[in-house]
Amino acid sequence: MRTRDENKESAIREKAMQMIVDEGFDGLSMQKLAKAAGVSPATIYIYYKNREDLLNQLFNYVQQTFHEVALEGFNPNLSFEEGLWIQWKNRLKFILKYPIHFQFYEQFRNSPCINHSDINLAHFKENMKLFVMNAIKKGEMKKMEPEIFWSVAYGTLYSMVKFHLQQISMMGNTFKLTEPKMRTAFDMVIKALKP
Amino acid sequence: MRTRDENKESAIREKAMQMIVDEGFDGLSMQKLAKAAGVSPATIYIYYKNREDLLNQLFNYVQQTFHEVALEGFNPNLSFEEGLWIQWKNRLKFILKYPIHFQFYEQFRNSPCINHSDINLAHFKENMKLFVMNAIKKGEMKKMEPEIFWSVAYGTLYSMVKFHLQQISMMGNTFKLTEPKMRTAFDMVIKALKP
DNA sequence: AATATAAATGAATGTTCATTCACTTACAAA
DNA sequence: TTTGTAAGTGAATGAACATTCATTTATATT
Repeated sequence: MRTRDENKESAIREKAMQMIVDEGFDGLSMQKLAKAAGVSPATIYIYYKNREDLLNQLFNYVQQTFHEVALEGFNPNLSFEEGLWIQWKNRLKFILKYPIHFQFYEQFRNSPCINHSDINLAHFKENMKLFVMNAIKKGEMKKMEPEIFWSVAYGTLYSMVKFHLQQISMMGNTFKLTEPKMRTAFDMVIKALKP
Repeated sequence: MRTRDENKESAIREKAMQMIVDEGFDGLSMQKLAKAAGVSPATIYIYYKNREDLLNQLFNYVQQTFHEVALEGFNPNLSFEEGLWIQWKNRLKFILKYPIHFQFYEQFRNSPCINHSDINLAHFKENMKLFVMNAIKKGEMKKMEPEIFWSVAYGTLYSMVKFHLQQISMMGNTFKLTEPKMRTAFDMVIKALKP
């Protein structure tokens, strides 16, 4: 039997995300995608059941790799400050390396009618739960609801990333997110979360 | 001459936002919108040049009202803590009153090919600039880049709002954003921003 | 070398899309 | 009451859409 062409699979995946980031969800048509990926429209349907399945699989793919990268070098017994900082750095690394993937991911998260599958995140969530519980027990962090923790700990980071990627400026000159700037914001976040 | 039917105009506006929030940008078709608004497709083109113009006008409309509400009872000479708290409360009030508008706005902001018109925000930005400058001068806030300030001050709030609206739960039980919870997070943010 | 099989194709299908246009309707001004 | 004009219409148009299918192609196994 004929073998699958891995290049075709990744071409479809990458071009699809590129198109969505460039033109939005309504900018992605199967025929334009096929042309961009150098493939017949029918070939896409070998890899994906239909358009919706394509989008969901892309989302799951990015979600999985993003959270894997976020946990590199991390374990829940690290000190609160060190553990959180590793995650900030890991996330930034991924975002700068795969800005298209991340922007697709964010656009997807802010859209409706979405299969918000959390299966892939079980391991990640388990780690975070332990990490936060430890931090509270050790007195490194105030006790609070997980959504509030998440919003303080990561809302700030994501907002800065959005400024960086979307080149939206607050006062005129564009904002470039560097590690020192990350550190400035991170120190504020740590201060906020301390008991 | 015949007079404009204000009801038609607002029906088109509200149904359009509803459809986008429910089904995403690709879920909005002019014919479906016309039917939902109880109007002929051609009527939409009296109010809006085309589909793109419709989306842009909706965005500008929401952006304008949102920022107007944000500034209610606010002036840049208020103390840093009081001024920021008023804005947090105003924003929450708007979001809870017009969740569809806000979700449309957020979906739009995270999508590309967008006319990010900032004209309406001149007054808002001027106010915020003064407010932040005063706060730094008075020693109520650390000196920092505006994007970092923005991310710490509002990134947290927006993240909590997203948990509330999208009913995405961190640990299983859904998160309901109330004023006491807002206050908890707000106090942390103020602590983070203090010199 | 022959064969079986899944990959890959391009053209075709029926549907839905944004937009237009010839026409009718309501109303303010005369 | 007549009239000018902008609001509002439903049907029509051609383009673009997602998906399918009969067919061809490449390769691993025999």
